[in-house]
Amino acid sequence: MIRENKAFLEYIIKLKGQDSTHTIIEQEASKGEKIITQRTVVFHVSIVKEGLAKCYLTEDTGNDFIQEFFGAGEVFGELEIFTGELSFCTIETLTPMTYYKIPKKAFLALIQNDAKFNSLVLKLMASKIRYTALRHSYNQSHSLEANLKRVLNEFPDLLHEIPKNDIANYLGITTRSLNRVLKARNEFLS
Amino acid sequence: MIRENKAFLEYIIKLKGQDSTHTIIEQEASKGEKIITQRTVVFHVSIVKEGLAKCYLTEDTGNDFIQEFFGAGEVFGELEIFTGELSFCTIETLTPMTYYKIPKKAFLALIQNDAKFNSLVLKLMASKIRYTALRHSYNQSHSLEANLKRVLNEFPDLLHEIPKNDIANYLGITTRSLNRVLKARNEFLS
DNA sequence: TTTAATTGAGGACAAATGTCCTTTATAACA
DNA sequence: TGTTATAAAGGACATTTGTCCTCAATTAAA
Repeated sequence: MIRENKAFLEYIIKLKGQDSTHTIIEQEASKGEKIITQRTVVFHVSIVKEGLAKCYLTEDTGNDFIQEFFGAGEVFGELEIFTGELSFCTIETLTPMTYYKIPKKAFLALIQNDAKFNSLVLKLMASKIRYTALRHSYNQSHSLEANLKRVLNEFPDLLHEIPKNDIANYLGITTRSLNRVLKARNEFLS
Repeated sequence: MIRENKAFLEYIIKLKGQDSTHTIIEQEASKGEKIITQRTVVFHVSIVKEGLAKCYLTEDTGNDFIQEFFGAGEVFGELEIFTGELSFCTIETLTPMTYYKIPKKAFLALIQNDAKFNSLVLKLMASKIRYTALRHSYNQSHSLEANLKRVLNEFPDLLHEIPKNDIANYLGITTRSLNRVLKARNEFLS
């Protein structure tokens, strides 16, 4: 749901402190800005410093499917550097955001020369795979109600932080269905 | 669907050739054997040499959700080495299988000391993330019929290679629904 | 303020999918 | 060769979810 990676963020800040050649750039984005666009070339790896973004794929049907929400420390653009393919998703901010950018070359140099950095990247990717697998498995074999309960349990404030349409697109349902479940839930709680 | 990684398999075979201390072990499994069990400690990274396995999660509902099918060159057990957590899925063979096993320590040593190996692992994980994201996005925003058409297009022989129940569990549906769509499809084709 | 644009709620009906069961086919085994 | 498992096929009905609308509430713009 809202993914964070404080350990990685700290490491990047430390690197930036030592970085005399200024390869790590701090950047700002306003709300609603697309930092990466689906099916385009990716030149940088980015790390969220502050703010919230959605990572989503737009299908030929016109539907958006939200992969994850990215908070502090989350990394994007790294996959494309490794696979050499175009971006498979769009990164769009939900709030104003500051983030760090590392050019492809510098990122690959860090992978080669900084064992700690390399290990953090391996770990972060492993954890993306694990998290996604658990999520989709759960979602497939549980009811909408259970899925919603699960995310609201982990993020009680979600409905205030993220537009309903985005929550629905994350769960792979329509807003109509989301509203139906929310209503049933409220009636039950009262 | 059926994932393969020939480049990695070749590299492992090359390593095994040079491996005087015999840390890379070749192993056999019969059909239906569980090589890794969900929620247990993982001691080795494994690479499929020959055969087919399913990678699945069992939910508290009793449902199995199939993450992927693994063919030649596919790697499993690596995520748990990096995250330090228990296995989140079960690996069970669908055919007799031969595979290579690398102990955790030796695997981490390769990551540290063999840049080419490290780069192959980064690439393989990036590609798992990408593939899974594309798959779930597609599946969420298309009809069952379209989803089935997509996999049958990529793997025309699928219905003969893999039991229907497994295909259904991969698509996140019941066999009843799968049969319904297959029937409609056959009627249309004839 | 008024007007337009965006977001949220929900009714009514249609379509997709699941549940439960029964029957047949096929493979494995004593 | 008969007997028991296991996989496949599909009927009937219930439930879930989507589609298409309409309307209200909120926010942004004129």
